[in-house]
Amino acid sequence: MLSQSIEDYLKTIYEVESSEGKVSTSALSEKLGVSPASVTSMVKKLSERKLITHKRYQGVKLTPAGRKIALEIIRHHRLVELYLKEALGVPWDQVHQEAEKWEHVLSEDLEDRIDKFLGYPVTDPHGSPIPRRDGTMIVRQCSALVDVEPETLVKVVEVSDHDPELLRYLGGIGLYPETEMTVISKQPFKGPIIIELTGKEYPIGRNAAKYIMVEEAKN
Amino acid sequence: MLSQSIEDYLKTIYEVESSEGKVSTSALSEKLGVSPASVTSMVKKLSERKLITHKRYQGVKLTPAGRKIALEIIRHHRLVELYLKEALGVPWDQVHQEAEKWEHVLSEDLEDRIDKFLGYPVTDPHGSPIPRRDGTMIVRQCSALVDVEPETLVKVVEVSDHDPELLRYLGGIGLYPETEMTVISKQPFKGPIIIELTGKEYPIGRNAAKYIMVEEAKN
DNA sequence: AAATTATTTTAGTCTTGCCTAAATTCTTTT
DNA sequence: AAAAGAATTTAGGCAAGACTAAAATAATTT
Ligand SMILES: [Mn+2]
Ligand SMILES: [Mn+2]
Ligand SMILES: [Mn+2]
Ligand SMILES: [Mn+2]
Repeated sequence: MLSQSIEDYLKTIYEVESSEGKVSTSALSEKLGVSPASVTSMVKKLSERKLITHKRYQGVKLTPAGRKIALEIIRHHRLVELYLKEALGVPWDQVHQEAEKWEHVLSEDLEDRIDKFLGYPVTDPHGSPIPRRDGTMIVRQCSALVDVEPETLVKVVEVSDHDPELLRYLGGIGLYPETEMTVISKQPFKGPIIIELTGKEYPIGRNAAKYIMVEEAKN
Repeated sequence: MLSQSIEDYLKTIYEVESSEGKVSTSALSEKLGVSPASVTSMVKKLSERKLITHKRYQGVKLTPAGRKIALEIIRHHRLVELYLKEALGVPWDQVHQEAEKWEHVLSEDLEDRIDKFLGYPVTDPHGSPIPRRDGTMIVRQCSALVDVEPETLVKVVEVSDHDPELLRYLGGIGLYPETEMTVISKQPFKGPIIIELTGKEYPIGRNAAKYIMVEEAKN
């Protein structure tokens, strides 16, 4: 059995690797809320266990074994998020913090029961893909809302689950994964992006728009 | 926030206090699977935190504050056990070990949602009473099957949840809380107790019969 | 190219929760 | 009442996972 701490490190390394490519000590320190020195010593331990590789001053990389564990935890996390929403009606801005704890105590048996209950889902409440049991995960082509040109009809693919306040705002205006909307304009001087959704217009701040992933909708 | 370890100590102290009256270092050592020396040092810490009282060489007692926390954890445990059985179909011999982990990661919000989903239940799948939110719990009058005289019609109140094998056997013959059955005979030389249940007779070992609590059924 | 700044690692501590071995205290037997 | 035995506590250590302060290395600026 791996400690909760090790599981969180591997998961975070996976996430940083996906979103930023390079995984630096400082990035991990920030995301995990732990000092850089603590990261260095855990990195040492994970290397010894062959879950990551590490070149001094150059960042870390998951080995296949480490990646498999990371995806296992992410699978737990996302299944639990969806389960809490579907089965117990937990609002989508709260499921993340609950799942953060539950992901570490989910047995394989329960994982399977939840998976079955949900009908073998492929995405979580925020639109993120759920890794498969075999440790693989689909990758999708999509772009951040902030990079989309005005006058485009887009479909929401995925929304970051880390900021409850943003999620509440988006939920309030009816912006969920699978929702279609039109980018009306991008206000100058780093102003908000205006979108149209079910006939109404709403502003989305540039920063928030970095965390909303969309794809072009066919017509 | 209390550590998982502290929560488990308080819960175990409560359980030993209920079943044996006196809570000795060695009893805790045994139930928690930890050396007596480790118990002594944790006892010291819990006393300092005013969660228990301790007289050297004389055992420990929960303070009201400690009892409240113990019952909170037991509430989590029993709600989770019932939830796993009802909502996810986990067999009753497996719910205990899952709940043993989940009890420590259940938020108050989720506790309430599960409670509501289950219709505010009063007992867990093994017949144990579920403590109320306010930290109180009903106590029932019942006796161990092993102490019942032959020829008595009894109703099962509660079954110990600690031995999966026993639970599977009992489930197999249809012996659950609320089941009525007749004690036919007690075989001599510490032999088994014979019970009759839905027209058939089954043997229950003396030792197992210590862990089955019953009350006299009216007629 | 040298100096400054930022990042990462090392060194040394701390807390939690466990351990074993030895000493103490309580209980039971003779 | 003394001795033997059982239970409990003390003493001293260890591993995990965090921290701060200082040293080493890399990246950026002048
Ligand atoms: Mn986590
Ligand atoms: Mn999510
Ligand atoms: Mn139980
Ligand atoms: Mn527990």
